[in-house]
Amino acid sequence: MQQCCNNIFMKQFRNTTAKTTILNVLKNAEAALSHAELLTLTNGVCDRVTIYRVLERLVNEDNVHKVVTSDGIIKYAACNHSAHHSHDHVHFNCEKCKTTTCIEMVLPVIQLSNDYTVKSFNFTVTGICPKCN
Amino acid sequence: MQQCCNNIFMKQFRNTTAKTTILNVLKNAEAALSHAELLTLTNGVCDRVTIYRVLERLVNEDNVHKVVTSDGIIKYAACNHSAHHSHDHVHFNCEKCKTTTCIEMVLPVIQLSNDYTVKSFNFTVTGICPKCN
DNA sequence: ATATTATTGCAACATTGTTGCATTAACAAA
DNA sequence: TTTGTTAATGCAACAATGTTGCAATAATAT
Ligand SMILES: [Zn+2]
Ligand SMILES: [Zn+2]
Ligand SMILES: [Zn+2]
Ligand SMILES: [Zn+2]
Repeated sequence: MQQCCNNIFMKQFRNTTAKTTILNVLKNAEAALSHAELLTLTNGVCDRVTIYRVLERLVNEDNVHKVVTSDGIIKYAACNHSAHHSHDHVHFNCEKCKTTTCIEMVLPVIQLSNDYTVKSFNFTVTGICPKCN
Repeated sequence: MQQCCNNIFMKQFRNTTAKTTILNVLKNAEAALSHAELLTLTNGVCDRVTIYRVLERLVNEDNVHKVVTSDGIIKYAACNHSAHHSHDHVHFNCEKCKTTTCIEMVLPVIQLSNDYTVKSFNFTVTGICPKCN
């Protein structure tokens, strides 16, 4: 049992076809994808419920991060684990093409009074993206 | 028919008990409220569907604004139409008491490249609020 | 090859949001 | 006050989204 354990409950993760397919779809995607979009893009590789559960695991394993758009739609994007990676980055939501994309280079500046403890944030900017402009 | 018209389609709004009740509940609330919370707090004054429709009208009439939490839960807050009011302000989401509150005095600074057209944003910070700290 | 157990599929359910339509009630005008 | 117009409501029916329990399956360590 001498192996790397990447979760605090000591539960061993497994690489299943559902998981690798979903992660590959997310990695190849231009934008963040919703559960509904993943359901069609994975082309029946697994059940609807499995997608929910795989996404939860991928988020816990830090391979995918969750984005909530200004409309309240939940989307998922593969993490870019190059330099300066953080889940807390800005996301842009295009009104025209309806895509949600990561903007990792822009760091929002916010100054709250120090009786607030800030742990994370969700910052989604809505407008027209460069492609649609 | 000489009266004020506050919507672009020239449709006359009416002050119904459902609408005034919901707006009052929101005005008296400490935090933003979800549809489910409003359903219980209005105490059966109207149907579940009516709440959806009234909220839509209140948002269009600029009396209420919509907030999407980091969990994707949609909440509504009465607008504070005092000085410097803007719907685009930061919202704080407390992990402990689960409340979502407006933070109108803090203006987030963000610098996107100018091929983006920014129209609005949804900025929700998650952590522990002053009361729970 | 085998044992362990994480993962899956399926069914059933819960929650959230939408639509059509007949009825009701708010409000302007008489 | 009464009346006519139509915005607003209630209800039923539906669609979409998310959750849970459990038996069957399959990934991995040994
Ligand atoms: Zn676009
Ligand atoms: Zn991102
Ligand atoms: Zn709190
Ligand atoms: Zn607010």
